[in-house]
Amino acid sequence: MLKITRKVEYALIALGHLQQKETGQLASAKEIAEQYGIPQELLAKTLQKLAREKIIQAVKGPTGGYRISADTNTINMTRFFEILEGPVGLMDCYFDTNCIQLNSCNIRTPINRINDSIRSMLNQMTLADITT
Amino acid sequence: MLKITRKVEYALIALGHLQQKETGQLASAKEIAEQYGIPQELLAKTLQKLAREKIIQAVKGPTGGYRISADTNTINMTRFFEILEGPVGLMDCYFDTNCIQLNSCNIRTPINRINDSIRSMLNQMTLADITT
DNA sequence: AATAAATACGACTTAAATTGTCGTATATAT
DNA sequence: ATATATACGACAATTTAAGTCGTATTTATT
Repeated sequence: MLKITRKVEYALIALGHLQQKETGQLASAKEIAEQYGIPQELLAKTLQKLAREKIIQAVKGPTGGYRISADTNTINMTRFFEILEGPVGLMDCYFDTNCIQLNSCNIRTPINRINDSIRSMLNQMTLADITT
Repeated sequence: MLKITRKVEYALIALGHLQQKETGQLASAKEIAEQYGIPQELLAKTLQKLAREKIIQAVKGPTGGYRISADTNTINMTRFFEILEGPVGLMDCYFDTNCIQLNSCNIRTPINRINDSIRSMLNQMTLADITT
C-alpha cells in the first residue's frame, strides 16, 4: 500500500539522470529509456508533463531532448507528485466532498490528520533531495 | 496517489463503531455493513483478518459478532496497515530486492528515505488516535 | 435434536486503475 | 528532403482491487 506509480518512478529516474548531465546538456527520452530499461513512450509522456510545468525544458528536433530548467530546490514533493498523478491523499473525500455518507462517516477527521501529516512531510522535501 | 484501500477504510469505520459500544458489547458484520452502507462479505473478511491478529475478538453463533480486544493505544498504524494489505512502502524494492536493474537504479536511496519517513510517522500513530 | 444466525475462508467474478502501445502531428538539425 | 526528436490523444493489455458465492463450523434458541 501507499505505492507510487511507475510514472513517478520513471520521472525520478529520468530527473536523476538529467541532474548528472553537465549544465545545458540534453538527454532524449530514448537515451534514458534504453539506459534504464523502461518503456520509451511512457517515459516520454511523463517528461512531457514535467515540461508543461516548466520543471524541465524540451528541445525538439534531432539532437533534441530534455534538460532541467527549474531549481529543484524549489519544487516540493507534494507538487511534484500532483503534477504526475492527481491529488496526494489517502482518500478522495479529502478533496471531493461529494460523498453520500459524509454524515455517518466516523473516520473522516482522523484520516485527514494522516493526510495532513503525509502532505506536510512531502512539502518539506524537495526534488533536489531526491535526485541529487 | 498514496490512496488507502477500501479494506482499510472499512476496517477503520468498523473499529470506530466498535469503539463506541459499551465494554464487552458485540457488533456483527451485518450490523456494521448495514449502518454504513458497505458490502457485508468484504467487511466480514476484513474483520476476520483483524481477529486473527487478536486486534478484535470474534464470537460465533447467533448473537455473535466482534468486540475490540486489544488496547488500541498499543497498535501502531504501520502494523495495522500491514495486517490488511502487505508491506507499507512506496516501492517494492524496499522489501524485495529481486530487481534486475538494482545497479543502474539511481533513486533507490532517496525513495527509501521517503519510505522511512512515512513509516516512522505511521509508527508514531496508534489505532486509538484514529478510532477515538 | 433441529434450526437459524453468526463467523471462517477459499475460489471465483467483476470492475477499476495502471501500464504500455500506436498513430499522427509538429519542429528542426543535417 | 529526410531523419529524429518532442507532443499528445486514443486505444489495448495487464494488473490490482473490489465484490460475490459456496460451503463449513459454531452456538443460542426453540
